[in-house]
Amino acid sequence: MKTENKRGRPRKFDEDVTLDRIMLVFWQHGYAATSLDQIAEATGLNRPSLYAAFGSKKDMYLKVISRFANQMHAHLQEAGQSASGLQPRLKAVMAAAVDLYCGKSSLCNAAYGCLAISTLTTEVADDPDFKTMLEKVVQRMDQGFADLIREETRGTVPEAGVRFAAQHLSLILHGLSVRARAGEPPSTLQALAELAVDRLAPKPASESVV
Amino acid sequence: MKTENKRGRPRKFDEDVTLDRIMLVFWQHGYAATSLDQIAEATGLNRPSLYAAFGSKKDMYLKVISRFANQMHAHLQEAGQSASGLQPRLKAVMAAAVDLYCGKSSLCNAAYGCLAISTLTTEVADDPDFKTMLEKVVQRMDQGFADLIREETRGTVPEAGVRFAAQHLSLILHGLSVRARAGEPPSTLQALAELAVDRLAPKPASESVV
DNA sequence: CATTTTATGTACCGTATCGCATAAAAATAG
DNA sequence: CTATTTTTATGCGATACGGTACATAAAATG
Repeated sequence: MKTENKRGRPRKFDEDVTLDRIMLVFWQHGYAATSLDQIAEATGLNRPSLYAAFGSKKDMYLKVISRFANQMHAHLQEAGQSASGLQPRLKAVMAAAVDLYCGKSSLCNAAYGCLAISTLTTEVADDPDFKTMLEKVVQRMDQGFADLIREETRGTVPEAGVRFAAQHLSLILHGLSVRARAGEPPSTLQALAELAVDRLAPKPASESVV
Repeated sequence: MKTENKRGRPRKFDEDVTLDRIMLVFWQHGYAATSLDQIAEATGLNRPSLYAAFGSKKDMYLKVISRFANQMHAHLQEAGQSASGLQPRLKAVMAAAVDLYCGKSSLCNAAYGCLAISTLTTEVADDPDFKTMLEKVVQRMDQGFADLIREETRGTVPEAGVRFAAQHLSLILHGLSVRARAGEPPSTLQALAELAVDRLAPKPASESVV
């Protein structure tokens, strides 16, 4: 059933590969500073082909953000299942995120931070669709952390506390994304991420950093 | 010595007021999505006047960012001196920042987050001048926190610990800026800010949130 | 009053933008 | 082979962009 034998002229490009290339362009330049010509050049397609396949520039951007959110989610979830125990799992997730933000992932090899935080944040004040998308992305990050915490604490923590802690961790990730794009070395970011997890759920609840 | 009696035709506008208006335009739309026509309309000036007074669009933006950083710094420093003790002072600073991010300040009445974090972050991957500026802004935030902590702990904490804690608090602010622009209610952000300070320097080092 | 200096306002230049209209190319259906 | 369907390619058109010449206007100096 692979050969569906569709009628017309077959496509010369793979939709997913192309979307990944478009993603990189937006990731680097942001939405407003990216032109369709840049996308055309990066993908090897012409504007009409792009338009036919993915719609307008805005459509492309939203598709790419959505795709990124899915890949990110899968990536972090996988990292979170590579360890056991609340803090180790959280640390694994944070470490994977920092790696991604610093360009150490299959998605991107430059320290551009999180695609959504780095580029979508700027646009939300002008376009409600973008604002809705950013809200969704943030909520999804919150939810991911909340699910993990809930799973590991098994009802020993009130729901409000779980969500609050999740928001806090998600907040840390946003900050790490910003600092990654600002050029902070990965080692510093990893240390900050680790500190955040330690401070959120202090094991011995002992020595203060300050 | 106030009347310097300069030669030519006097200006019809106040430079500082105009810069504040330009700031608002960039704050809302970001750098790339802002046109000189928008700035001209917001300030009531024509492009030639703008160009003569502030230089190119990029010059204007950098001037505005610099100005914002100064005002922000003064604003937070003032807040930090309204209380005494490490944690109360830190909380006062964080609360003032959140207010500003949420549009509760004289600078801006919309929840646009931090001007630098919200708009400059996007641009840094394309322009080294912008990247340098963002680094400076971040470092200045770090330094502000470090100074405060150093002052309050008076040598009881190693310098590395001070700087690390400062980076952590600065990181929290970046995250709060992102979430403010994403539409998170101020009450949530204030609670998250307070949690961050509590967790950084736990007084009784007691109950964990999760 | 004439000159000099600075600021303003109109109008313009070359370029780049997005989106589309139109036509060529490729593959299947009958 | 002819007709049909779908994708690719060229290029147009209207608009918007950043930046600037040039002429005008206003104030201070001599």
